[in-house]
Amino acid sequence: MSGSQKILLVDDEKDILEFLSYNLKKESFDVRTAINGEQAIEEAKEFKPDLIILDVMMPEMDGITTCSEIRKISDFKDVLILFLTARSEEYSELAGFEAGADDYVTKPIKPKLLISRIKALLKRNKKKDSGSHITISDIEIDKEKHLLLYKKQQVHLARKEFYLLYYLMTIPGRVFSREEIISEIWQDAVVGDRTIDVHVRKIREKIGGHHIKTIKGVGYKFDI
Amino acid sequence: MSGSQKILLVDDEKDILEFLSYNLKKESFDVRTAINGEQAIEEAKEFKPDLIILDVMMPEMDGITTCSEIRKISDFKDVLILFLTARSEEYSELAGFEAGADDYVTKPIKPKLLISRIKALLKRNKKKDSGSHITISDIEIDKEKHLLLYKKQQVHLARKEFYLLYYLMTIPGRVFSREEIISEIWQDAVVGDRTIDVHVRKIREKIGGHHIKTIKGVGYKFDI
DNA sequence: CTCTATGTTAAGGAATTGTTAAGTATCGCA
DNA sequence: TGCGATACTTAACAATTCCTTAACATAGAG
Repeated sequence: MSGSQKILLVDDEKDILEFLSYNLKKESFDVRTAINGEQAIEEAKEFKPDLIILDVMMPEMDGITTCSEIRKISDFKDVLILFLTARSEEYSELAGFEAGADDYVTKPIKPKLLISRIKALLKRNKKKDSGSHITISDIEIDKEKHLLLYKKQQVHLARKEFYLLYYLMTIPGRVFSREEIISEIWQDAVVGDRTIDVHVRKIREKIGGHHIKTIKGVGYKFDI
Repeated sequence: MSGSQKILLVDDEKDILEFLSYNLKKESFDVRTAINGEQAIEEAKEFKPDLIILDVMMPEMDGITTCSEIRKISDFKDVLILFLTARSEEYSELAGFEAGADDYVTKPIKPKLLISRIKALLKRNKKKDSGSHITISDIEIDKEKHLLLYKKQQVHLARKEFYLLYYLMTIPGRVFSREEIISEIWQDAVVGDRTIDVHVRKIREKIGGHHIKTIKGVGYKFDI
């Protein structure tokens, strides 16, 4: 068995802390909690978690500030950070990622979804070893820098396009179903049937048509 | 494909039952309804639904209690349960998940959203198989990558062909009856007698005739 | 030999995806 | 805060691929 992964849970609402804590422990994670940003930083220093789950909306120090503070500590340059956000919050998703978040999940929280995200994050992180940088044949993509090089040339992708391509590239060759893609890129939003196609088309336009393959009736995959 | 997944709809308001029933049937789900918790449990025992949609707010036995009761029945340990909640009832979210809900949707209900949630739930639940890579003599098949190699050459199979071959390869040498094949690949859909043969023919065309053997009067099997 | 299960073929309809353009939403900047 | 620009989504339609059927052929058991 893999030594249980450590998760630090930060939220100002005790109910949520308890609820999530319960669910995460059930999945045999090693969980600790904090009820504000300062406590979170203290706890992190001692606990050295693999993943920190931060509520964006917190009194005093909000999640984004806390995230930035944590990233300043050299020990935590590479710790995974996941945000919890209310959908209504006029919070810019981008601000979160700029502060160094690795993922986010919207409230109200569905435990199963959260856990699957967490597992995906931890797994991805282990594999990549501190690099959000993937290079495959003539494509080079860097999530942190939000940068894509195609044949050594910098190419601009819009945000959704970028995340979509990045997601497919996390496991090259594997087919991702439309549903998987939607739940990764759009979370719970309901989007029309042709939306993915349009984004795929735009990506293909920019990096050549052969990299993203359509498996009719199944999904899309990234291929060399 | 999604032929007739069974859904049991439970709400004390007849209007809502009718409205949802109509929308779900339009998506070709097999729908039954109940107007209270007790009836729901009775109906569930007989109907054996794949998914139960429960209104949280109901007179007498509320949704959460009903959910707990259902979970106590061993047949329904794994049935999917989705809650309908009014937005004001914030408490129900946590209590609901603790009672064993798999998801919930807030009222007022948008049919499109509800249906996409339902489909996601049903699909996620079906996905359990993991060992997706099989190699036998000159055939290599990878379900995740939706990839078939025949003599090291990539060969394209359409979806049904692929699933059919994959299914036969899960237990090489074992004979699968036509009924088994149909219920695996076509679920509840009704297809003509020659449909399987046509797919088998196409597979044989692509990977050589000797791999899939016909056992007359019994079925097909994959052989080395 | 006969009868039944299976093989073969091609065609049309079904289902899925691609493409385009236009309408909204959102963002960055002044 | 407002404006121009960019990004995102949708809808309508086209293109493509897939699936099924029907009609007929063939093989093999008895």
